[in-house]
Amino acid sequence: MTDERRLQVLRAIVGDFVSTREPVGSKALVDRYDLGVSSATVRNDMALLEEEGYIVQPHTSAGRIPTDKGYRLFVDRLSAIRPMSSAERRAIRKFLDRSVDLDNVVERTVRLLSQLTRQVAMVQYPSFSLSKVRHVELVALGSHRVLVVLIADTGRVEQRVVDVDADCSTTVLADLRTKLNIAVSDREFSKVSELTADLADSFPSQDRGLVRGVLRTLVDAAVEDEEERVVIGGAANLARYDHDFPGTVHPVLEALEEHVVLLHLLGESTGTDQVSVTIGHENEVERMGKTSVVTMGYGPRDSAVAHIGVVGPTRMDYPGNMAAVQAVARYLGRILADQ
Amino acid sequence: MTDERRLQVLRAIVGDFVSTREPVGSKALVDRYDLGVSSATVRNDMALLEEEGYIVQPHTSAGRIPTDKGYRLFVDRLSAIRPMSSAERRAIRKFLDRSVDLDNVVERTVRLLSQLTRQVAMVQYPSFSLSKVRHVELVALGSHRVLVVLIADTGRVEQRVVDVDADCSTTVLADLRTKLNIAVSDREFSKVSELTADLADSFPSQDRGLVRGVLRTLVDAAVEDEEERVVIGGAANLARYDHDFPGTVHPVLEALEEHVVLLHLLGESTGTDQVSVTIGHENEVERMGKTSVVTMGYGPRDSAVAHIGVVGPTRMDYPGNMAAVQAVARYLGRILADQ
DNA sequence: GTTAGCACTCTGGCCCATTGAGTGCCAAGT
DNA sequence: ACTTGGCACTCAATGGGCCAGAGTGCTAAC
Repeated sequence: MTDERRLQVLRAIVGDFVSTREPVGSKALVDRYDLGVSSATVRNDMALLEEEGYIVQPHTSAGRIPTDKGYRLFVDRLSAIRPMSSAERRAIRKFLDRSVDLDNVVERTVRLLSQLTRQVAMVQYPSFSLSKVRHVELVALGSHRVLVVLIADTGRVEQRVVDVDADCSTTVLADLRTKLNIAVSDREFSKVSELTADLADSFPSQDRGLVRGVLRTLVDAAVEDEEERVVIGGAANLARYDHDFPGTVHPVLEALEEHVVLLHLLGESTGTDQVSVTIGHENEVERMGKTSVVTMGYGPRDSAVAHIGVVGPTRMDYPGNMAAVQAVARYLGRILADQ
Repeated sequence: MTDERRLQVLRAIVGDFVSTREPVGSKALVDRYDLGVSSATVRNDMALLEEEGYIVQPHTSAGRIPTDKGYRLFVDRLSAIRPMSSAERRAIRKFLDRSVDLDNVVERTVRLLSQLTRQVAMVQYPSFSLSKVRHVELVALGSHRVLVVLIADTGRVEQRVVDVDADCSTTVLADLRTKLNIAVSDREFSKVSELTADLADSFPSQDRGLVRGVLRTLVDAAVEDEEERVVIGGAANLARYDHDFPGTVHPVLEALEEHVVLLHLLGESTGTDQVSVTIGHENEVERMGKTSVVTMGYGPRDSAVAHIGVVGPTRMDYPGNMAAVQAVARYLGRILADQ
């Protein structure tokens, strides 16, 4: 059937262009992929595909390259997520299995993902706002300064220094620590605010400044966007494709240094069930209009507590990258569940 | 005097080349800098400078550019560290003054330094091995897992998860915490090992596994190179100068992602009294043979507890970058002293 | 609906001449 | 002993002209 073959042609064009990085013509196509028809026929199909906006010619006497719309169709309908090779599975296991620390896990993950995909990798720490409190620890750093250590059930540990106006005696601090942990342990971070609303009342008035100060950081930790942490790796991979699109590296690298942008990129995906792909101009971040982003949520259960992903040129190996992101996200989730 | 003028010519060549990025000829030199002599004389001087290896011609009919040796002479004898403008001083104050958290300070510093110099900035966290213990906190994460939180007098906080084979009851942990802090508080991290040598003996034998596990991480923290942390920023600045030297970005970016390399670069400098400059091939890291590194130690007192620095092309504004690194390092030291 | 054939359109590479920046050297000047 | 003007020389860069080759669209035949 005609329509079917046109899609096959598009698939072949995408495949060829991704690997050769050069516009692909009708001749090359029938040579490398056996479509069972002649180049003239392919030419007709290509003319139609161009009319519909799936491919374009950089200039008259050149072959075709896929448009963002073409990649979109390819990702949605023409490609299966390529299963990981056993070598890749082994690599993932080896990289991630023997890690205790969450910091460790995240660091290894970002390196693994960037090596697997040869793109820039992003890994977000599990959100406090989506996890539960495991423990809160308080340490006096001086007479007016307290270190608050937050520990989530995801294994994430974050510390913050609080300046308090009141004197913080060790005994008050110990008392607060006990009461606080009774109140919030094993509860959602997002509920901390209501759970501790009347905690200050049980303290003598001169200690309430201290209590409120500590509570505020605790609450802020779950609400503020500031508290989101994300790590990137493999930035060197960006430089590899500067030769194709000179001048694109600078803006992208710049964007990737802004955590807000990263979180925005990662935020577009939602569940833990499916990889999400954003292609070229679909991206809301203007400067990233020529890059694609593959992301996926991860978490110990079905709901995502954070996201991981990779960024690369629109001309990327979608099936491969999608597979890698998916596999790594699932492993990550499993590790989190084991904690 | 003749010799003196030759050096002036070299200074002018460096200055011109750094700002224009183009080989500089005798004509341009007498036009832009008033050396009081004709271009023919300058040509003679340049011939001599080339003979001595301070400058070279990229090709016969081009102007001269400084060699690494030329930059070295420039840095050592021909340039003063340019004082910071008041705007820059203000920027530094504004950036760093209102920070409590060390994480915060480091993050701001790396951003500040990369903006001031328009180069890639590196900031190392204060070494544990060069600072004192302020407090050690222990939190049970489960029956066989303990979170150890190390707090140094520099404000650096680091946490590590320890798997222990023994059961860790809360009471034992509390006991250990007290004894440990009595033993090591206010003492050098490097002395922790000897200070805690016989600590395990005071515990019943079934708890010693736990004690030893905790002690081991504590000791490791001060010894292992792994524990050194370093942050980079402004990597996008690298891409700016790819157009001059295409293909240099990739290896450098790659090197900068390896913390070992970063520490090596930073490690070359020593005291808090003086900026250190490494130029081109002087660099021991092969891949960085075409970049220069400007570093300086910082610390609350005269001795350095860590280093900061910038990396850029050998053709960089040395006086400016040296000034920025020095100014920021001193501010950092002051902030650390205030903690 | 497919295919062979053909005329047409571009880009990229190549050669070549020209231009101009920059040099080295020499002989004359101070 | 240094400085300088002058001059011949070298070589990268620029731009035009030309050719080859890739790739297309169209048409006519199957």
